Amino acid sequence: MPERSLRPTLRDVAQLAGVSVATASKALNGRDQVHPETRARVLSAAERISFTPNALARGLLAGQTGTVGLITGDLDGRFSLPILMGAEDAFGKGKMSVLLCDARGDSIREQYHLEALLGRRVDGLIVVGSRTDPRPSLGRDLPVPVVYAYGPSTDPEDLSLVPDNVRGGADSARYLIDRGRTRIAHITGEADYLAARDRAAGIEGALTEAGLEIVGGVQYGSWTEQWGRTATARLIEAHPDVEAILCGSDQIARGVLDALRESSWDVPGRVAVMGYDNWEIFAVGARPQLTSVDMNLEALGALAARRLVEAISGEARSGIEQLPVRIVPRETT
Amino acid sequence: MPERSLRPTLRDVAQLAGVSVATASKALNGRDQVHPETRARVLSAAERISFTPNALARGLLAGQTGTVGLITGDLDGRFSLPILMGAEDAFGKGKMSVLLCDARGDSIREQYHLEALLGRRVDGLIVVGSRTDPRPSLGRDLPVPVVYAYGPSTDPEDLSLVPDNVRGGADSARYLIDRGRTRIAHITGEADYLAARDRAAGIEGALTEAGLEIVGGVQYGSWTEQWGRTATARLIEAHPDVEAILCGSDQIARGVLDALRESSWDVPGRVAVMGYDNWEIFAVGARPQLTSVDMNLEALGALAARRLVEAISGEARSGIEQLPVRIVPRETT
DNA sequence: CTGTTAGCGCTTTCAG
DNA sequence: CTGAAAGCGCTAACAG
Repeated sequence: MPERSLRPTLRDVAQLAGVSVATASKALNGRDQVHPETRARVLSAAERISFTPNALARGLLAGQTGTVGLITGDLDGRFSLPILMGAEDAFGKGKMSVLLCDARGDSIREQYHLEALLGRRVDGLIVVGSRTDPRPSLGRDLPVPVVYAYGPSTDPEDLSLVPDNVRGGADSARYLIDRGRTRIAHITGEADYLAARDRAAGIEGALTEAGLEIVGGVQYGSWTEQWGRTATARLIEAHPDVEAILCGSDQIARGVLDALRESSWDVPGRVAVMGYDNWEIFAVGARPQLTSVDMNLEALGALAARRLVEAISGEARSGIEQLPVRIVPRETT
Repeated sequence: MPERSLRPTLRDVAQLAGVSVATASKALNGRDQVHPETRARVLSAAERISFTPNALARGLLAGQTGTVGLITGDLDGRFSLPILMGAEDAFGKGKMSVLLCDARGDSIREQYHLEALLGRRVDGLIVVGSRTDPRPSLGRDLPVPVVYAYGPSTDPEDLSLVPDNVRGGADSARYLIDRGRTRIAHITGEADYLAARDRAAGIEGALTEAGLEIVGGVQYGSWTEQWGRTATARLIEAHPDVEAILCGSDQIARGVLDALRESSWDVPGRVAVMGYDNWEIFAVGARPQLTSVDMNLEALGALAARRLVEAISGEARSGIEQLPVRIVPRETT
């Protein structure tokens, strides 16, 4: 009994069941044209030696590996993770496995990982960006389909999925207007982030539509609590009549709330506050709990997975899909 | 010219270079015994058709796939991610790829993913827990080595890597004592978390050693800002002479700071505060910035990767390795 | 219904 | 130095 390898192979199963490898294969894969009794024998043999089919061998033959590569720019970013989870989840159900790579925002490393993934014959790729600013395409001549999530590709031939931040901004503004606030300010992060500009544009649009304008203008700064505090102190000094503050992120909003409490401004009585990102721990830990805009990133990740599976089976799409965001009301509005 | 498949194979390269597959293989893999000129020809041919060797075929032959599985309990947890990053990074350099699965803390799903990974013939597994409480082993009879990270296995035959929370607690207490604080309180999370109990034990030990005791006793509660606020209000009411508050997490610490500011207690003048986890965004966003204990989770992940590679190459280890944590001083102490 | 045969793409003896 | 041959573990025609 020459134990060629430690792991049992189909041949071992076949031998044990007293059939040929081919029959064993058919039996295990539920092909009809196998005598029930034979199948039972094979199945029990497989069970007995705890046989696990070698997906590699299968993939070699089939030309499909049932794995996809996921290249992310910054794992530690708040955005990659939910997308990753959504994708992992969506794939998981369909028995696809995810090979994960973190390129650390470095295009050399990205290229390197790309090669590794291609070498492992992934059936497709998801590229997750860390910001919504367009990023260079991985290229058109890849042997497998690619879906860009969160950070779109600059190439319109690629398929990209991004949250609709313009509408997110507009919705949040309208949400406040509907609740009777008219003097609305906007404190946000670095202006060189498309996300910041998009949200600001959305807000501006909605306000204009209602015949209003942003109190004090869009205040770009940084995505930090500190900036939220600083900007707020300045804002309430210059515009004591402000009724609502839309923030570019939950972090900023925390700073805003902090500064407001410091100055004993009642939230939401005197001024309403909204965050963005709906980062639970931040939003729920806030006092009062923070109303925020959720970009539905898990859904985005799940959709990316679905789109990729579609693409793998031949349904090509391209362009940028803007995905809806949603407002999560809490106590600050 | 029958294009069997879309992806170029070694045969295509060989054909183009006018050599046999065997020679092409040798040339590409840097085997000696290939004429330099031949090798050059092969290399350029490979380049020309952008040939990527099929890792599956190679793995099938070699019995090693160069992939490892990483099963996590809760991806969204604060702890899995740095570990994942550390591991990914450590593997990345060694050309191993990581297959990621999130079992969502569900053992059925874990089993399912385990089979999928085994089927893909991963060379090893890392299991990342979401808490430091021991968890059931994946089993002893797995065909590949396993390393448990953060959440140790209950089986001492397994190798587990965990942060040394007892020492973390002790170090933080000593850190304060060294700075002249003697009346030290401890507000932490749920008592059913081993992490909470370990840290408390460490603190208690260090204080006892110094002839001190925890002001008001260990205050277990929940891992939330809210609890930090509540507990603090209570604490400073009952023990107005308290000089330092050790917190079970940065989140709790944020609540503590909040409550302290509310009562106009100066930090660190009147009372020092320390967090745990060193969750940057929380710690740095705090006012004043929060001194915290960092569990070095990335290093833990990287070590897990190294240990796994060792185990794959035959160096077996077992038991629980306690990894050092470190204090990150900021403004609250 | 079952077994034989022929590979998937690659590496590795082992003769030339 | 080079190439022919023999598989790694599995599936998919075909014949029996």
